[in-house]
Parts: sequence; C-alpha cells; structure tokens
Amino acid sequence: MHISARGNYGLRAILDLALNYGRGYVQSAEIAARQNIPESYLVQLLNLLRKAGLVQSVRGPRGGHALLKRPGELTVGEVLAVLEGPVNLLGEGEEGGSGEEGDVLREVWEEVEAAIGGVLSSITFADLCRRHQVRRKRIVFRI
Amino acid sequence: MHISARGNYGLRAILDLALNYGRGYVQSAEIAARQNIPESYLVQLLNLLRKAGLVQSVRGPRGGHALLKRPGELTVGEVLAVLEGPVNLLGEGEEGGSGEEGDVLREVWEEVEAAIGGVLSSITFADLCRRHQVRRKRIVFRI
DNA sequence: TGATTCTTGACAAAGTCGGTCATAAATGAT
DNA sequence: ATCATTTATGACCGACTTTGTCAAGAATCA
Repeated sequence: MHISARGNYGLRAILDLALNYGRGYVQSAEIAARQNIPESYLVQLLNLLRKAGLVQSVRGPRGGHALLKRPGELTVGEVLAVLEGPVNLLGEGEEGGSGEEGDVLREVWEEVEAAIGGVLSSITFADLCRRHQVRRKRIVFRI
Repeated sequence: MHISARGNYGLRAILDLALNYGRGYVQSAEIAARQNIPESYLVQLLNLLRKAGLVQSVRGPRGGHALLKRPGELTVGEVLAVLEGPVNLLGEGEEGGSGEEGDVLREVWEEVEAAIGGVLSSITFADLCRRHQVRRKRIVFRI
C-alpha cells in the first residue's frame, strides 16, 4: 500500500498555495521550482484541482493559481480524493470475495478505510501551515 | 489508494486455512475452488506465505497446506505485510518532498500509517473465524 | 502587437498487476 | 520400483497505470 507521486505532488502544491493564501496568484513555475515538481506534470494536477473547485486559475501575465477555500476549511482528505479518487480499498467493481469469507474481509477493509478517513479528514491545511511555521521557528532558533 | 487482488486472495486463502485449522492439510485446488481464486496464481501466494513462515506445505498425495501459527496468534497485518510489503505510504526511496513542506507531509503519512497499522494488527484470524461463524448462524436461522 | 501564463490533448517509456504455463521435485500408495 | 498426486519454481505475457513530455491554442496584460 503506497501513495502515488501524484498525491504527494498535489498536496505539496496545495500546501504551497495555502502558505501563500491571501497574497494573490502563484504561478505554476514558482510552485514547481519551490516544491521540486516537474512543471509540465504539475500543471495537469492543478487543472484537476481547478476542475474540482479547489483552486482558481487565471491566465496571462501576473496570472497563476490560488486556493478557493480558506486553508482552515480544506482537509488533506478532500485534496487526496481529487488526486487519487476516494479511499476505496476494494476497487470499484471488485468483490471482496465470494460468500461469507468475502463479507468478513470486506468488513475489515471498511474498518481500515474508516481509520484512514478519520485521520485525513481531521487535518486541514491550516494545521499544516501551523506545523510548517513551528518547524521554521525551530530551525531559526536552533532548538 | 486500493488493495491489490493479491492481498485479498492471500487473506482469503489464509482465512480458509484458519477455518480448517487442526484438520490436516488443505490442498491448493480446494482453496482455489472455495475462494474462487485462479489456482495457478494462488500457488505463488502460498509459496510466499510459506517462505515467510506462516504456512507449512507438504507435497505428494494427501499433501497440502496448513497454518503454522494458531489463528489467534496471526493478525491480518502480518499476512498483508508478506503479500504487499509493509505499509509504507511513502515508497522506499521516495522523499516526502524537499524542505519543511516535505517533513510536514511525511508526518501526515506517518499518522495515517499508524492508524492503518492499529486496525490491521488488532484483528486476528481467530477474530475473523468468529465473525464468520456468526454470519453462518445468521443465515441458517434466517435472522 | 507581443510577451506571458494557463488549457488541453496526444503521446510514450517504464513499471506493476494479474495470470498462465511448463518443468521439476517430493511423497504416498500399490 | 512405479505411478499418480501434489507442491516448487521460474519464465513469460498482455493489459493497465503511472509519470512524465510536448505542441498547439486561448486568455490576459502592457
């Protein structure tokens, strides 16, 4: 079980936008450089996020991207759902298995999904910004 | 985020062995038929599980497979770790990202991993056998 | 008009996944 | 010994996904 680069890239991009929330539009080239993401790949992710209503984009000089929701109102889970689809451990059409054995295991997957969902939906990007600031302070003051 | 067929197949196979624990060896063809798994694929998984020390196999007539540990001592997490590798949301060599952003996100993945691990390591195959029995009773008595 | 920036879609290399198959080796029964 | 049964192992394959790249177009600002 692993997270795709796509998910990571997208979260870092959104975190970058959250850190710049309220300061106008951020260009994809900036994000790509700061977060070390291939730009031509990043734009696809930003497009997805825009179509999902999380990001606003404007073209032309001084254009760029910005969060549509306040960081406190946006959870890690929401963003991941856009990038990787909802957490659905048993794939769409897949049966957990035949008969009672399948049902028993399906229950297990549901419990795991609930645990994952609990964590992901409890963390907002405001939380992440806060944690980020704490880290920066630690570095500045050599604590 | 999804579970591979491999993981499902393997868990169903182990659950099958757990339900037959103490009754000698179960042949791969039987498991394949009961659990509706392609047999030639299943044998590969049983091999993995044997090499990992979870299953004992003997060849020849009347041979087959059996659990090495008691169902109560074997967790879903252990089996999944063999089949899909340990839960490691950030792949082996992957960086969570550069600088503080990466660290902040790495923390998130660790929280999610802990949540998953908590569920998976708390469920044993004895639990699953119990749940399975409950289901069978429900069906027999039409409750 | 021209420079800048996002938009969109096509394309592709590499890896993973689910599965098949053939061959070999061990074991029990006769 | 021989034979039927059953697992062991490794090679192989097609389909799909992932992670990109690239080119052409559309909007916007100066």
